Amino acid sequence: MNKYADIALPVAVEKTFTYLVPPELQQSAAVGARAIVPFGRKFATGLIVGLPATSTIAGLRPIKDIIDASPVVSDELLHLCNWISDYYFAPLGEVLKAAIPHGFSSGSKKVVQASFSATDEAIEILTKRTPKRAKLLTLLRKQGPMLSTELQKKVGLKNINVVVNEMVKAGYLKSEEMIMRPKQTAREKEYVLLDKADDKRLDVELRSISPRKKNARQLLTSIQSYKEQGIREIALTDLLKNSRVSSNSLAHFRTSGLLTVVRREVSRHQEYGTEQQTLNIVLNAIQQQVLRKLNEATNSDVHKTFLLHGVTGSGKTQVYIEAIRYCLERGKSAIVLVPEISLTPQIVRRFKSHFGNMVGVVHSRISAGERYDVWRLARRGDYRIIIGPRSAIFAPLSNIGLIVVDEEHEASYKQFDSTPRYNARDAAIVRGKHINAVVVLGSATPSAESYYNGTTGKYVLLEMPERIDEVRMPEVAIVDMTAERKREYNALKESLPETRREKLREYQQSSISSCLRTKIEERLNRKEGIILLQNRRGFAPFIECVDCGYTETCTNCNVTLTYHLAKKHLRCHYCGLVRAPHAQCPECFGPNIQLRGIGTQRVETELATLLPQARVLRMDLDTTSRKGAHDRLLRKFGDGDADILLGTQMVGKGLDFPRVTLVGVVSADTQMLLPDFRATERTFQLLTQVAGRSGRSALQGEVIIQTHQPQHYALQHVVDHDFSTFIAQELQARRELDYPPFSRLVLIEAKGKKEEQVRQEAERFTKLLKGMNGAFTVLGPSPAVIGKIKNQYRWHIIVKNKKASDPSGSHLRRALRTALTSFQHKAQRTVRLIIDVDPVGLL
DNA sequence: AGCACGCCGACT
DNA sequence: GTCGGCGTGCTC
Repeated sequence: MNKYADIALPVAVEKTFTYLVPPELQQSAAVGARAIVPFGRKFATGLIVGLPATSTIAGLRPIKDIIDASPVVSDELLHLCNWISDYYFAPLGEVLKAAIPHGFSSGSKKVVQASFSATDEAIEILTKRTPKRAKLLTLLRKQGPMLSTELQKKVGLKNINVVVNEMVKAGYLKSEEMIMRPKQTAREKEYVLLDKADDKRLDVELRSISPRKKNARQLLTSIQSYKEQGIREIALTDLLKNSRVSSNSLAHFRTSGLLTVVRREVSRHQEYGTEQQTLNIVLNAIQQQVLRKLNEATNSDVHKTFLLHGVTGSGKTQVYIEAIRYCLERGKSAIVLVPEISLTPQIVRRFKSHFGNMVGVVHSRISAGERYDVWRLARRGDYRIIIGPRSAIFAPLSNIGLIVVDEEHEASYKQFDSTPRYNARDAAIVRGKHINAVVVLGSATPSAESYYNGTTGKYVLLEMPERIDEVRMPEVAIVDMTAERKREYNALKESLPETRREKLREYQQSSISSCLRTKIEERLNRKEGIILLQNRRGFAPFIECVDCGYTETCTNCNVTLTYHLAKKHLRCHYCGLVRAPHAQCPECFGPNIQLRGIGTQRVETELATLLPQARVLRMDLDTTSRKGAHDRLLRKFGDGDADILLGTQMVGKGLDFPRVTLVGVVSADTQMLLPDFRATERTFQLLTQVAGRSGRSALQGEVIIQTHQPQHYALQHVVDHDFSTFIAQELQARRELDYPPFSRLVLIEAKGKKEEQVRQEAERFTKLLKGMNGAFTVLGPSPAVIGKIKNQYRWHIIVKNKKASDPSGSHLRRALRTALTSFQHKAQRTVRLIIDVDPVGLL
């Protein structure tokens, strides 16, 4: 029996804490079980990650309680979390917190109550000097014990704990840490077992029943009819609802033994329904060839990573489904990672129709209870397939045979805004390696990194170059908006009389070219579907004074404010600041303030004037924030209740609407011009993906891309559907500049409220790193492209090292760790350092 | 990350 | 005195 336990706690400290295991808990103490421990002045929940026999640390405190009867994190999952912790510079406790839904949420809260010495006289005395303390005492005496946070709100004190602690010392109050445990109970439901209800008895009962007992009669009749339909059990609530009786009518039959009712745990999981049309799909020759390769690997029980490069509409999903089926037949389970944005009910339905209730689905919109249920059922083995975004890589399945990462190039696999800053795609490969599982990365537009790995033999490259059912690739054409602009401008100039020529100053190009407009009209007449992409929400992304060039910017962030039409206000897309636009320029007091640039709302209004007959659905963050809105919009469009689906990048992901024959890209330039080495790749990917939405049936699809850079190679290769030439050019550029996949990047961000301090600390860390003379390059420090977000100044340091000289990156990580340790000796806490390994953007 | 402690300045 | 606002050290 071990007397000690190492526990990972969800705090920003890179170490575990050792505790004593009291005798009564020694039976249940196990690696992978959660424990409640005293931590500082509070209680916290952590995970037992080791049970050492000895310890040299003095003054150890005992574990308070152990939550789980058996481990909730397997050794294998712990192994993965340890890798993430090490590779991405995240404390193990924080990684585990991301891995276990609400697993560490139970901590403790301070409960305060008045003590006996809080007499009327005492309050009387306090009232004179400190009315707030008197109010606090009166409140507690009247309402009894309460949480200190609650007290803080009611009394209106800023730092309640300081005050409470002083009053405890003075003897007026008593305070105690109370352990809060979240309700993680499974939901139960009652079922009536119909096949246990004897037919003869039912019949007898029904005939002998008094005719006045209408409800009872009604109930028995519906039970009979259910039985005739071959239904063997029914949820009690459903039975009552369908036969329109109350539970009173049922009670009698329950006690008489005619009806058997059992309580059973149910999942809170929502229904998705099924779709039949994909059930009998037969794979074509290419698909079968790919499937065979995957199945061979599954059979061999040796880890292998495949890169499945299949053009849009080549039937990748069906290959995943068949590969999973093979896995299940061999008693294994599978994880399917999908970008959040393409985890549509459409795709879930598809998996559900094939695998029924063996599939558990997680996504960001499900409730805490549902999330817990999915996790619990996966752990219990009821679910054999988990489908979900990023965090689903932590699914507690056992005996995993296959991990699918769909749309592997998607940036959303990388968590960029909070620790652990991990990439689920890369974590998937690592998990696969640990457990000898097959990993499939699938995409129509693989990332440069993965494609490079596919060509060098690190991954096995599988190609599906053709669409299924001989559907042709859409025809893609580019519209040069600069030429279009000239034409429009000249036409306007001609039409205006000499005296009104000054009006030209306010000329703003229409977001829709005459070419695109004609094509849209064609489709409207033919009643075919249209998708329009404009990857910017709001009406106008910036507001400018025509006379002096002043632009409206956010006071908290270094970005321009976007004008939103519905609320007629300006909004910051980084911090959420909302304010009214100026009526005149605050700098030069000129009246000519103009809404510049194109957002989805502007396209929507332009469409309304240009083509009033068209029914337009706008789909962006602003129209899909409500639960179920996303699905509703898509369904409406799919049913043909709208002609045009207009939206941001979310219209480009994984949608499959056979009636769409035209895709229009309003402006291809929004992403391409960003100062980020992946900007070109992103543009190519987004355009190829959205182009693939066009012509997914016998109808020939067409794509119109509007741009000011018609010659750009990213666009040219979207036109000729030539991924390999594009990626060759892109890789060449990356090689010349030593960017991934030829190097590894670590982005270090210094962040804080005081600009000067941030700069100084960034410089101090840079010097430290440079002084190490490691086999890596240190770039910077320099102010981030967006120099301030939410009133926090940002400086960046980029560390680059060639993969050839340090393939695993362990050298670089060791160096960084050393630098970090010596840096933190005299670090100011007012400036935070954020380490982002393999960053997904450098803004 | 919380949380306490200590120091300073504003207020009364 | 009391409060609020920081900066800093510590948590087995």
